[in-house]
Amino acid sequence: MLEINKIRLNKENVIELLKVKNFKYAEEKINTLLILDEKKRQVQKELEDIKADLNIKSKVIGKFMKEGSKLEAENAKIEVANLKDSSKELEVQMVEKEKEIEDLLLSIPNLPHYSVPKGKTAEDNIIESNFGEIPKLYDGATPHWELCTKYDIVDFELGNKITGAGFPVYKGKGAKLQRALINFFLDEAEKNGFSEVQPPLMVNEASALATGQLPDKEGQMYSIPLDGFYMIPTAEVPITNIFRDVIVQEKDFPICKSAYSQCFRREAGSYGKDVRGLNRLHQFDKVEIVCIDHPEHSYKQLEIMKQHVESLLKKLELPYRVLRLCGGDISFTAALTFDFETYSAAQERWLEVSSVSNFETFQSNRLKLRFKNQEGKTQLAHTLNGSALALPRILASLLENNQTPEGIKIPEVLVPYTGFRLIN
RNA sequence: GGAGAGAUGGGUGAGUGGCUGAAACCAACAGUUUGCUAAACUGUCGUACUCGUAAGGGUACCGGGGGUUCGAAUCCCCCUCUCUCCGCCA
Repeated sequence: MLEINKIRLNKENVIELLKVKNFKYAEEKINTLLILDEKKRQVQKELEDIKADLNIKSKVIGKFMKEGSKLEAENAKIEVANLKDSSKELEVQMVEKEKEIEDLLLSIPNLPHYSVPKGKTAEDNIIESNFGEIPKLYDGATPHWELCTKYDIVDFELGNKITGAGFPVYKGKGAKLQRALINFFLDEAEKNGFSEVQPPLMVNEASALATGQLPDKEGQMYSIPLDGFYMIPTAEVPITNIFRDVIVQEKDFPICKSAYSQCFRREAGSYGKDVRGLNRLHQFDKVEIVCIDHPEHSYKQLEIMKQHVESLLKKLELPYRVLRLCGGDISFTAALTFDFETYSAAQERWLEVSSVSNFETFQSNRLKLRFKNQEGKTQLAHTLNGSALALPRILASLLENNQTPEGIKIPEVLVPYTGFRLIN
């Protein structure tokens, strides 16, 4: 959620930036917002003046009562009753205005960083860098879903039976490979200064609201209505909520956390080749990294997070590319996002395996995540997060790219974790 | 799941209707002094919104929401959470 004060001060600038995000009706919405804000403050002033008056008069009544001046007290009570009526009316107006303002604010996306390119779709994203060779596969090479069956390492049919589509069962070396990847990612994160947490996989409504899953993305989460909980779509939700309503110490910056969790997404509306095999699942594993930092250093931190993700992909020997997302493709909440895609050689397509973003104060405003700055004033901190990494598509790329007639080769860095070099 | 107790500022904790935005102590911060890795003393020390060029005002907040009252941290109702005991259980 954007800060209303900043919109008030930089109206034209805000409108321009919203246009980069292809936000429709930017001008109209901002204008409406500012008019509402102006009115709200008028009402607020009026209301608070009346309340101040009420507070004083109530104290006077108290004095009369003590002195035993019953008549004066009764008269004052009548006077106060009138004031109360008008304050009630204003109070209703006030609540209405605040609600309208909040609803409007919630519908406005984050402002893009100045470096975000203009553009409408994923086609307009900028390829920042390319790393690694695209492997040439042997003649009998097949997509990962066939490899999974061939070597009996991921069983989609069995998952269908137990739960439904998108809930595969990992078996044998497949299950071990999952465990290896998780441990590898966690160890690497720790080496790079991210301290590990193991958060709950369900969150309450307040948490889902604070990170923006609610109200608009409710349909993307699995929910447990009986208890009012939601299955997390990403560990970002519980980790970021560690810092909800918290004032952190400036000296603790940057605060860096990592967490492994399973993620649950309903993925309503997905279809076709996007959901084939491991490409898109309802339940999947991911190691997430989250950072909290000073506004002046957050972009430097974003760079550090990017490097961390790149180092993982390099160590796994996967060909990848880094995309700077354009205004049209960047998420509602992010100011700047880099996507990482690995090449999946049998499908002959790039798969998104990580997304690293700076949210600036967009999340922290809702979270009320602040720090005391050097003047001793509380100020919103910047939040950043990224996947490091999501497993299924990494697995897909590994299986496809490393297949040989003899079997699937395990990258060298993973061998200490798997205990085997070949799936055959 | 059953029975009981509780939730106050960074922490401990006082406060049962007006003098309480909240005592006291601790921690923290700033300063003074003493010549010694520290003590003593003095001062500062919640958050948000809002009015004002500023100085300085105002409003709200004592787990969350609602109610009673001229007036609520304090009384009533609902919810959440914590603790103790019992039951059940990985």
